[in-house]
Amino acid sequence: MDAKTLCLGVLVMGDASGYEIRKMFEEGPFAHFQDVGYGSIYPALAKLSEEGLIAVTDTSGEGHPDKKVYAVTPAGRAEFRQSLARAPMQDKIRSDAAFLMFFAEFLDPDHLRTVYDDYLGFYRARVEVMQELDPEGVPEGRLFVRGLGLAFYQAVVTYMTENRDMLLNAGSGKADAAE
Amino acid sequence: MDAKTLCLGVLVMGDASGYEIRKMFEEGPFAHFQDVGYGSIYPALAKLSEEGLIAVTDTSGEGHPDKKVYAVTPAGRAEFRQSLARAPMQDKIRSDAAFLMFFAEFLDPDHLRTVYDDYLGFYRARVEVMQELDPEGVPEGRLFVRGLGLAFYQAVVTYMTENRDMLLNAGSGKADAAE
DNA sequence: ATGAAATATATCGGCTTGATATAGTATAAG
DNA sequence: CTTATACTATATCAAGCCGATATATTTCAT
Repeated sequence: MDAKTLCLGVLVMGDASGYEIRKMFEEGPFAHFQDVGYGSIYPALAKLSEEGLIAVTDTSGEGHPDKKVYAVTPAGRAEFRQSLARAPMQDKIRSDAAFLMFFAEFLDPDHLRTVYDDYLGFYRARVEVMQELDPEGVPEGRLFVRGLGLAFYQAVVTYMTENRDMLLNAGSGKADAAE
Repeated sequence: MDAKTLCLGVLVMGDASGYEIRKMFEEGPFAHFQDVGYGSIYPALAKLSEEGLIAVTDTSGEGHPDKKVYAVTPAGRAEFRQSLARAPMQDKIRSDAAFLMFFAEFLDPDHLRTVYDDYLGFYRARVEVMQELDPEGVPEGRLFVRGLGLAFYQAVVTYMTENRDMLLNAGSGKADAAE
């Protein structure tokens, strides 16, 4: 999914600035399955403006820092719909922690335990945060995706907890012997 | 994790060519949690060679297309170990399918059902493939990571199956009414 | 013998990533 | 009241990655 479509996705839910769009991916509803930074957002908003898919309202000098609020146009709405239809859909998972644990024999046991603890702690925290969310008035598609994310996090926590010893016993430094 | 470290990771398990490294991420043991393409692999191998971290053996004219087999040097092994220690570890999940399903109201019901079926089918297939793997002689770190991947895939399949109606009922096209 | 599929290396434009620069505003502490 | 800290906000840039493409040989089934 390219930055333009991600921005449109936020804007069809309501007007927003570049900064506000970023927050949606940093801590908001998209944080669990998409990401996009300022380096992509601002150029994307510029292009979308050029193409007439969004409209800008510059709200400078109104008691806050210069702020540009973007609103999606009817053409933008149509384009968003078409982008969704065009989209491929293979998930991309990039887990450096999994790569590390794969090479458990290469790590010293202390480091391995730290990696394990941090990783598990991170996912435990995610589960807790997501469980507190109030589903009041949230459309079903969004509820479904939230539940999917939660199911994923819970599966990781459960597996990590049940198989702690399998991983930590692997870090006995046998890899040094090679060659 | 940068391309250089990923290449080193493959090479510490055994000598390989660029093409063979790619296959490890396309269908091999890393396919479930990392990815790297030719556009990153060949430049990475060139740099690693320059730095003396890997050694090349050109095996042209031996009954197969030109082939360069790379082997990690002791310096490369040390560098790999240090890269692992340096690595951050926040997982990055990029799911276009989840983004689509989040906007279920914007999709027409047929398309939504297709997305659902494809997505579920894909993960079901993954589960089946992974369950067939033989754990004979595989180090514990790798077993652990394989189990983690399997747990994740199974959680997705279970959740998707149990909550099918929640998603598909959402595609009633109410989004058209807006504005 | 023909064509399709697999093996193999390499490059390139476009895009993303992560860091950095800049600057105004809010707020709590001293 | 002034200082420091955090937050809001836009923007850019180098480095690196991604996906597509070009090229060529070998293997294998038809």
